Amino acid sequence: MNIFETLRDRICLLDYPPGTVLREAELADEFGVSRTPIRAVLQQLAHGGLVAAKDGVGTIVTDLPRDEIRDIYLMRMKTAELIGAMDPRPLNPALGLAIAGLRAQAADMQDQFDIHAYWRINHELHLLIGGVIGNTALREIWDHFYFKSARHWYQHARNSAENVSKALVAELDEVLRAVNEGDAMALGYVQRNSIAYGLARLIA
Amino acid sequence: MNIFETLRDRICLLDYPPGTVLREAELADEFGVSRTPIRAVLQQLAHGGLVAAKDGVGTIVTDLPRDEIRDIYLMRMKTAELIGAMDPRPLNPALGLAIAGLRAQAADMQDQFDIHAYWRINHELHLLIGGVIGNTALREIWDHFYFKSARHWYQHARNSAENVSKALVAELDEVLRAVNEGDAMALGYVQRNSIAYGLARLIA
DNA sequence: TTTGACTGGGATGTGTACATCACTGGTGAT
DNA sequence: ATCACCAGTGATGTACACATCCCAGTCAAA
Repeated sequence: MNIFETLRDRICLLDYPPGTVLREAELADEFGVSRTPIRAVLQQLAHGGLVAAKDGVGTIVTDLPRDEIRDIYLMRMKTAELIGAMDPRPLNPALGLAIAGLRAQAADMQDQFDIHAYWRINHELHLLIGGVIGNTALREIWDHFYFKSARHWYQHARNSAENVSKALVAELDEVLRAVNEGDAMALGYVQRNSIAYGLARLIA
Repeated sequence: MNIFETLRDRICLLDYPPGTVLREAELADEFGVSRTPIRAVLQQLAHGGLVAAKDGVGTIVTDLPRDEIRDIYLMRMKTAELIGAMDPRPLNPALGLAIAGLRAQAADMQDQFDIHAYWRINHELHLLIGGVIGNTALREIWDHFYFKSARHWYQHARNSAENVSKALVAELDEVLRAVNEGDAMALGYVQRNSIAYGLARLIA
């Protein structure tokens, strides 16, 4: 995993909570490179809205206002609704097997909740669904807003582990159903609903 | 206008046609800075999909495949359809005046077509409509795909100046109507249609 | 006591030299 | 004549020194 993905995941996993000041020199030491490539990575993260550079201060992990988070969730819902409508790629059996594998892992996790495993399963699911999206522009924003909003449902997951664990299994069951039916439209709406449920928790 | 906007507009205006190799040292000389800030700008442009850096070769203006352009157009249409549905900001009289001003400029341009004026009017219109979008996430992708696809309808505009000139006046009339009615939903659909017409020209 | 300016430390922003990579042109062998 | 290889040239990628900018802490004056 490269430096960009490492830092991105640390932010999404709240290893760097909002407000954290990332110092280029420290990161450069940690990864054994100079400040220059670190700066490039931080600029990428800034484009993704995860950090903001402040001259003379540091590069600070953003704390999105609630209104903006809500906007992102609403946008992700609309994006999900488009998955099945905009030239989705055919749902093949291999995808079903992969989803079933994730479902098994999620079920195992219900006994003992592992926050990092939870993250990884969600991440794999996101990638698999991204592979279904046929429209490149749609996939682009699907990724973009996923990472931009990931921190917030993750924060919620830490607070109520059992609920989200059950919800994940349920979601994967629905996803599996849609995939086995070969119904990309249904797959999109399943995602839309999961996002909507997350938004409801967020507003509450 | 800063360096980023300058280079972005040069790419959109086809001063740098696809395939053009941008050399950091040359740009650094032109703008009187070192390579470092130029690199930052080029990375921003790369994130926007307008250029791609190739080690040992140069930073090359991208030439998007037709399929991807089509994907972007379809996505922009869906985006436009959402403008009126996702908490649009109220359409005030000042907006109507601004649109009317653009309409007058577009009408004047019909006698003698000025490609740069055409660009500027479209740009202003885009900014004004962006101001109507209430959802920050929606506005973000509205901007993103606008600049990513700008080159292609601009290329078309250079080839058939009179048609696009008339079409622009007609579009501004429809926009003005929607604004005067205070109907943001209509405004979004007017935009959607303009994009759809552009896509039809593109495929033809 | 409070408020104001000032100064010092440390951060990002910038400039520049060097490392590494890719294409091109020439040269040699086949 | 043609193809393979190799060195040269010039590009981006990286490292590092310096410039500029914030903020915190201090000290003095009201």
